[in-house]
Amino acid sequence: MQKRNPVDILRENQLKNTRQRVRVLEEIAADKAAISQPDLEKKLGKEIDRVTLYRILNTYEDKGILHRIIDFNGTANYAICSSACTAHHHHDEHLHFNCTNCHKIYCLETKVPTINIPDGFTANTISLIAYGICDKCGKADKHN
Amino acid sequence: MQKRNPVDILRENQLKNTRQRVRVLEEIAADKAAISQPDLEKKLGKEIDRVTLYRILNTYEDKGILHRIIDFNGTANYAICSSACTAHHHHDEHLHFNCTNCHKIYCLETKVPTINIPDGFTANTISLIAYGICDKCGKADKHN
DNA sequence: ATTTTTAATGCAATTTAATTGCATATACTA
DNA sequence: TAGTATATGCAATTAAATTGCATTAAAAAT
Repeated sequence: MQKRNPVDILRENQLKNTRQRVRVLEEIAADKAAISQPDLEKKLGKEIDRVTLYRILNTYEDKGILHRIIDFNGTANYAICSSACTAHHHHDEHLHFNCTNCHKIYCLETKVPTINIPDGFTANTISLIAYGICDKCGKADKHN
Repeated sequence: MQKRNPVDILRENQLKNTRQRVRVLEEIAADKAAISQPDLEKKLGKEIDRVTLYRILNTYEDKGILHRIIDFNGTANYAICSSACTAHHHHDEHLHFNCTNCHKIYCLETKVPTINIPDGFTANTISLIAYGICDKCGKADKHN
C-alpha cells in the first residue's frame, strides 16, 4: 500500500501518465530523505525542462502526492506523502530533521504533539522541524 | 529590559550606530508580528538600499539581535529576539503562527515542547510553526 | 485503428530575489 | 579634528521562479 507504483499513483489522481511525471516520482521515492528542488533539478535537468519540473511538483503537492518541507534556507524539499494524505488535507504531521551539514531533510516517526493555539487563531497544519547534525554527518565528523 | 533602544542594542553588540541600522530596528520593533524581507524592503526601500538591507538583516541575525523565521513560501521573516538570545545560540523556541491569508507571522507565548530525537541525531534548534488563519483575518471573514 | 479532445511539455521571455566587488561616505577612536 | 575602520550605495552578476504560447503527447470517443 505504501510504496505504490508511479503509474498507479498517477491514475488514482486523474493525472496523465507522462514520462516526466513518472521520473519525478521515481526520483523522489528513491530516497528516504526529502529531496530539494535544486537537487531534483540537477538530477533531472537533462531529461525534464526546468519549468515542467516546477509544474509537476506543484500539481503533486496540490493533489497530496508529495508534501513540501521548507528548510532553514527557505528552499523547498519534497517527500512522498503517506497514503493517508488527501488533496486538501495533508496528514504529514511528523517531525522533520534538517541536517545543517548535508542539508538533507529526514522524515522521522515522531508525531507532532498537540499544541495549544490561542483563541481566535485557527491552525490547519503544524510544522515541526529540528535543525542539527544527522546520523551520517555525525559519524563522518569523528573521522576528521 | 525587553524593549531596548536601538542605539543601545547597537552599542552592546559593537555595531556602528548608523541611520540605516536604527531604522531597521525601529521598523521591526514597531510590529508585534514578524515582518518579511519583502515588506521591509517596501517600507524602507526609499531610505535604505536593497543590498544594505540584506546585509543589516544578516548581521543582526548573526549577532542574535533578530531571529529569522521562514514562512510557508520560504520567505524570510524577522522579529526581535528576546534578551536571552546570544550570538550563537538563539533562545527562540516558541510557537510561531503563520497566517495563510495575511501572511503575518506571530510570535506566540507557547513554548516548544520537548521533542524526542532519535539516536545519532543532534538537534540544535527546533522550529514549530502553525499555519492557518489569524485572529484578525478570522474576524474579517465574517463580514464578507 | 483512427480521429478528436484535452492536457502537458518545452522554449523564450520576463520578473523577482540574492550576491559580489568596489568606490565613496560615515561613524568611532585617539 | 585627523586617522582608521567599517558601512553604505551603486553597478553588475548570478540564481530562482513565473508566464504565455506553440507544439507535442495522452486518453477518450468513434
